Amino acid sequence: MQVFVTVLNESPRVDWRTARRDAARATILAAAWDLVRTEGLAALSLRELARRAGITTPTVYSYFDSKNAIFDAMFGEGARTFAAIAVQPFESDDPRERLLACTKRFMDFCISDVPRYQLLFQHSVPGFSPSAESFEPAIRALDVVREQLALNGVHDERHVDLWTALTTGLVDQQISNDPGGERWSRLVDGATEMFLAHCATERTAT
Amino acid sequence: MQVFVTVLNESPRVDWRTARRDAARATILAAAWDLVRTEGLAALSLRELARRAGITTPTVYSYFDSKNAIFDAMFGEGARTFAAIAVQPFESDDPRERLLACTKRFMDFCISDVPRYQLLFQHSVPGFSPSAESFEPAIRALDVVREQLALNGVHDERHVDLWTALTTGLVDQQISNDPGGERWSRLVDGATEMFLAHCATERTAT
DNA sequence: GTCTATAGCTGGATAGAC
DNA sequence: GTCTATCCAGCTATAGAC
Repeated sequence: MQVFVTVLNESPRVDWRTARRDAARATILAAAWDLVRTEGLAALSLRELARRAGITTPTVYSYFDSKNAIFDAMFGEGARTFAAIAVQPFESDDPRERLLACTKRFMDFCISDVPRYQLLFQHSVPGFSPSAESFEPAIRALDVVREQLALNGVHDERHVDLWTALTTGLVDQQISNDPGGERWSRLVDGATEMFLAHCATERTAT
Repeated sequence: MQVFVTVLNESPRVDWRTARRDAARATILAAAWDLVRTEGLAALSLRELARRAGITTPTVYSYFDSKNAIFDAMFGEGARTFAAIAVQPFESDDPRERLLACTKRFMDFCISDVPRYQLLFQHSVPGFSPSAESFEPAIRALDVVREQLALNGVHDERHVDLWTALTTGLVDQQISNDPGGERWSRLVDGATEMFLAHCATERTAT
């Protein structure tokens, strides 16, 4: 019994603390997301962040070492969300349908949260680079795209690059020139058809 | 004779002044471009700008009303340069070759000066929107692209949108992920082929 | 851990002498 | 027109009481 008591007295207490710490960090991060979504990525200041989180600036520093540490944590959150969305199972077994579904997920992910997109995929914050830990989930998610491309017979690195340019181009135009609409996002079906047909002809040509 | 004297005494004096003013403005703008090219668009501060131009901050204000007025003048310069490049005559008479040349000009223009690209085509400066006068040349230049697309049988607005997404996507990936290289810019030939083939099939289909 | 208070800096913009 | 000097606002980050 004594063994259990020690375990219950020490190990859980550490868990409580870390849990409370993580909860506080999560609260701050939620306020940060709320702030950048309404005011833009560049408008994230520690004063305003603290104000919205109901604390003061020095308190923020007891949970994050610096402003860039906050950006890094946000980057990590976004990347994990992206990875979670990417690895969800697909409804169809058709490779083409799966690539399309995968791409639509990516575009929805980007368009539905522009500051998150800017943080993750545009190098939009001066002086900030994500840590390797925060970056890792994003790589996993992009591997899903490569996998779907491969299942459609797309292996050439140049074609993969062309694909990333095409999809990010659609996202960028949508966000920049028709925010809230679907002028470019609706073109994804035609774009995918165009792309796969192109890859097919280049395969038969060689 | 008296008539000539008055003309020579007044009209040229006004020209001198405006010429000197324009020259001073041009000097400041040159320093501004130099600054943003080395330090980035966000790093343009009036202090550093004045230091590089060899003047002081208040002097800048005697030539520009505000910092955004400087951005607007830079935008106008960039847009006029873009228009001048776009309207240059093409070597070939083949519509496809001309579209390709037109696109390569656009991509070179963007890639060769990233801050200028960010100022003109990404809405990258918080709180700044170009004036109508500064914006007008950019519209003319983009009309050249539409014209070349039309000569290749591309009239559908959706296809034009797809084209802008494709080309800006290539530019963006090139700038963001392979600065100084040509990993994406070299894909422009294949991308054009892909795009025109797609438009052709959709025309025959209807 | 949380606060008050503030350091230390940089930014845009202006007043007023010359 | 150009300068010196300065205002005022914003920022990140920290010192030190509690």
